[in-house]
Amino acid sequence: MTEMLSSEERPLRADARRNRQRILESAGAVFSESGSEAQIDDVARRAGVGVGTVYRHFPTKEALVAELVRQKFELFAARANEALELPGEPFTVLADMLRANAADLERDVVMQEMVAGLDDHIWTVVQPAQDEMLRAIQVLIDRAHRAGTMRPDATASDIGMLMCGLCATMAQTARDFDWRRHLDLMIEMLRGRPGPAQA
Amino acid sequence: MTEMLSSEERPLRADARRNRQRILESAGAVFSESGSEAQIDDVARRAGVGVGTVYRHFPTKEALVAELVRQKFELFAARANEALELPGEPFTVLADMLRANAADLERDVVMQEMVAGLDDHIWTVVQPAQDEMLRAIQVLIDRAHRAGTMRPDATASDIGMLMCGLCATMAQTARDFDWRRHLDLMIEMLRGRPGPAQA
DNA sequence: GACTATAGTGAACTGTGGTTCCGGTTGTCA
DNA sequence: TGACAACCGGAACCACAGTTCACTATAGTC
Repeated sequence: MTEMLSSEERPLRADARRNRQRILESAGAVFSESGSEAQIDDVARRAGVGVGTVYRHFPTKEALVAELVRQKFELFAARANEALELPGEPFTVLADMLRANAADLERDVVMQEMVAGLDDHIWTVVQPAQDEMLRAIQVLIDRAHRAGTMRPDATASDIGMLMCGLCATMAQTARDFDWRRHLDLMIEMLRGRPGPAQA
Repeated sequence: MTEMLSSEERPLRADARRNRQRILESAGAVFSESGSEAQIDDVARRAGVGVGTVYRHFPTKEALVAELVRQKFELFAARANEALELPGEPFTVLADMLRANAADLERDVVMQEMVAGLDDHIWTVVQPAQDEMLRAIQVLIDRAHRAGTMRPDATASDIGMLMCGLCATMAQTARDFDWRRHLDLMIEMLRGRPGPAQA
């Protein structure tokens, strides 16, 4: 009855573990460069394995993408939790984090696509990580509100929509949007009081 | 040499003109409901014509979508030009226009997709109409800036990115974003001075 | 070293949906 | 009304990309 172990318990064979890792790395590179239009064959070729091997580890292309997105959201969640320990003024800490996330997002096309337009199926996989991130962000926002350094009518949901919009803007190759300046403006607008430059 | 007329000069036969109109109407309905994932067959069926007829009028699916998007942008441009004649305070006029556009966008899935992530080819078709819209918006913004009712560091490009983000948010079925509240907040933040509610 | 469960391979398969094309139809004009 | 060009219909075509599977290779184990 030792085979009663659920699928994730059974240790992978050494080569399988190695390949799974390679596939994830290649997929990360390929999808972040070309977005979800990249093909499984590209991922397999780059990883130096056959397509069948990719499918041994991930049942569908969608599942592979979902895993990548989940990992990235976990990174964001970790970053948000670290931010909670940082000493600085809470709104500044939040703003810095937003900028750091944006810098990551800038070179990850598939994340731009997914954050801008996450479909239902991937969403279920990613939700836990995103929830954790939002929880930490909420704490930061509460602190900033209490400190009076952030508009009281801005919520965590607004931050989410902001990032959603930012990703859509980044993904725009056709129009020459300067999302960096836009993000700065957004952050400025979220501040409790406009700066002295207000003519 | 009368056939030297360029393709758009030659008057269409009555039935062709009728069908072209029907196709545009059906496509408008189908694509605004289902987005660009809707199929040509659906458009044809709804229009009561064969697929071949659709392809007689529009060389590719992309061209058909582009024409629909172009028409909508022309509507927006017209709306922006009308706004220039309106009597009220310029920032309020601008804000009202944004809300009106958003209301349109809300029930047009393909427009959400396109504004959020416009690909290069469709862009070339739509650009003139969008440029005209932006020109009018720029005038409104200038007036509002002069009146001091709008943040001086906000530009027409920010309005574009704002709408881009708003569309991305609307297109999100997985997450329960309240884009209406978000738009209100954005408008509030774009105002020259925060309201008296600023605790 | 031999045995076997696990893993890898990639050519072939498949479903989907845009596009074509030709036989039949219809508006237009003399 | 006859002739012809323009137009319509929709079955068939085709390309593409995700997925499968029969066969081979290999890691782990006795």
